[in-house]
Amino acid sequence: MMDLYPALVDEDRRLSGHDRKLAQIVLDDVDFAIRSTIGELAARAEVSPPTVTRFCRRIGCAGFSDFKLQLARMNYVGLRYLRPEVPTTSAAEVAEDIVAKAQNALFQLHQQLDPVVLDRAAQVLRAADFILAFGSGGNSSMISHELHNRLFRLGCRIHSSNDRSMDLMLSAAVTPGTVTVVSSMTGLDADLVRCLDLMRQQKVPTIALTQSGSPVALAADIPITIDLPEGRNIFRPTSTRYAFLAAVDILANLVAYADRQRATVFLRRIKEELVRSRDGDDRQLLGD
Amino acid sequence: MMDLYPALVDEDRRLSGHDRKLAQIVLDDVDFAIRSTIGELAARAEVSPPTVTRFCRRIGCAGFSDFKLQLARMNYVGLRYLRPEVPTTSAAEVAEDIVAKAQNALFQLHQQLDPVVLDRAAQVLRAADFILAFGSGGNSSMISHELHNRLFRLGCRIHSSNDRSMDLMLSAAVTPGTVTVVSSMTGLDADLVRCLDLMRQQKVPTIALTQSGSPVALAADIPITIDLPEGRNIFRPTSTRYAFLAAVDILANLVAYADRQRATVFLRRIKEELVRSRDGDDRQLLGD
DNA sequence: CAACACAAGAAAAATTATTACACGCAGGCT
DNA sequence: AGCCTGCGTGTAATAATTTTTCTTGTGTTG
Repeated sequence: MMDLYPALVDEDRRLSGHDRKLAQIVLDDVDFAIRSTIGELAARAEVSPPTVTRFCRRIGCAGFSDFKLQLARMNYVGLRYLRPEVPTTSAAEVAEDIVAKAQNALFQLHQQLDPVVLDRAAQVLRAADFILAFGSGGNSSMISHELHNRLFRLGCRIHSSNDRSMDLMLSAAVTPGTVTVVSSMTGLDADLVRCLDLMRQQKVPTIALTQSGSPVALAADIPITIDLPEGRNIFRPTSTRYAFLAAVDILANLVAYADRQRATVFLRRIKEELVRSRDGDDRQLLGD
Repeated sequence: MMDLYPALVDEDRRLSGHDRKLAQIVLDDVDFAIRSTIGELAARAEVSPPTVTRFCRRIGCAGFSDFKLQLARMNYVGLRYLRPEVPTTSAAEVAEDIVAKAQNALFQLHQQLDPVVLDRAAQVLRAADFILAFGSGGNSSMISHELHNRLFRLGCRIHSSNDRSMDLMLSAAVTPGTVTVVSSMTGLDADLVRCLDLMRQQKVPTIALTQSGSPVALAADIPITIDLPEGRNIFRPTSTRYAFLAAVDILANLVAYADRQRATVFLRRIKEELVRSRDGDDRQLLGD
């Protein structure tokens, strides 16, 4: 169930000769590729059918039918995004592109998540007396904010910080009973690694949302790893944020379910306060 | 495209006998249907292969292969969401549910967006001397933060505020050349409406990300409306956030494309600074 | 009760994909 | 240099899958 897209664009030039030609033809006209038989596709690429089968195998499919199936899947999600070189500029194109990439990021997140790890993280969070959430630099700071936003509602005592200097001081001052969650999309934040080391010295459990194998992931007790392909478009800061956000979402839900009663109490209280302070419409969201 | 689903659920009972049985089997296990051959599916339904072919034709496909293709497409986003809601508690279930809902929110956003409005909003933003971004209460505050995070990188002068009292003061003190973006998921925030009214008095253009027809939408010059069904699960603050986030994403991209050169300059500078301050790995994201 | 419409299966046919095998070519090794 | 080896390719044979054709059975209607 691998994603075809990276294999097709073949950034690292692993495909050769006819395979590259085939990939190009498929990318140029996905609908054709989906509808055609192996013979038709082979003819368009001026190769033999077996070459097409082999091509499908090389890019990770079981065969040509499987290839078409996967292509159909991918295509539905909005395959306009298979044209990286052609800069999309119209509003409709940009919208389609971003939505497709976001959905794709969520899809890949879902593939990568390990329920066991998530459960463990949720349990640790649930048991914490106090939670620290670290994340700096736009994207990860959004994540740590969001963790705060979600967990305080469940009755968790939590502080979120986006300030690397503060993070270090907070880490130096942690006390048992604390649990720390850090977020780093690259996993290369050296300060964050230092924080995690300090935590470990104090036996404070740490959860990291980050790339697998990265320094941050290695320094954390419970790494929740999310690996997504880098975007090449510098105007677009990757759709990784959607995946991270979903990870927080899932985590917060699991924490809520771990003690449903307690969570309900707090959520009700918050909701009542919101309804009171606004015009009494109780369809209100929990915090706009 | 998506009309396979209605045909399968067969609300108006147009299918009969074996066809209904086949539809049920397919809906029960879409993955099986996608993977299996016509023979296997026929066996599971205890019918003959030709019956399956005829079934596919009746519900609007060209044949069994086409049916599988369409099914694969549908299965990616649409169908999971349409399943009856069961209380989910296991980590895997929660993850699946949240991812599906988020993808669906993005899907619906995509359908609702009006490219013309987006373009107009982007142009107004691009022309602004100064941008104010308002949004309070967890979700919308994330959105206004994100607007800041995305637009300052493009060279926009922008301030984001999550403080209703400050919003009002800022609104009272706006000067021509300013453009304001507000976010409210419910659209019921009275203070925000007041802010928008103040802006209008000063002829400051206003853009609102909110529900259509809501007071906030009505008070804004350029309402970018996003209507998503309310979730009933109080533990889950709707997946609307993903949609709003994507809207910001799209908007920021359009602003960037409106003056690509300028945007590139700023993004490069930011990137260089990031690379310098870290370990020189230039695959770094733009702001973790 | 016959005539008809319809649905279903069996078997044959057609289509489509895969495998087996042989050839050719480039790069490395003796 | 000459030879082996590995890789990619096409042809032809094979296998698989799907569709068509033909036949039978069932239920409805005049």
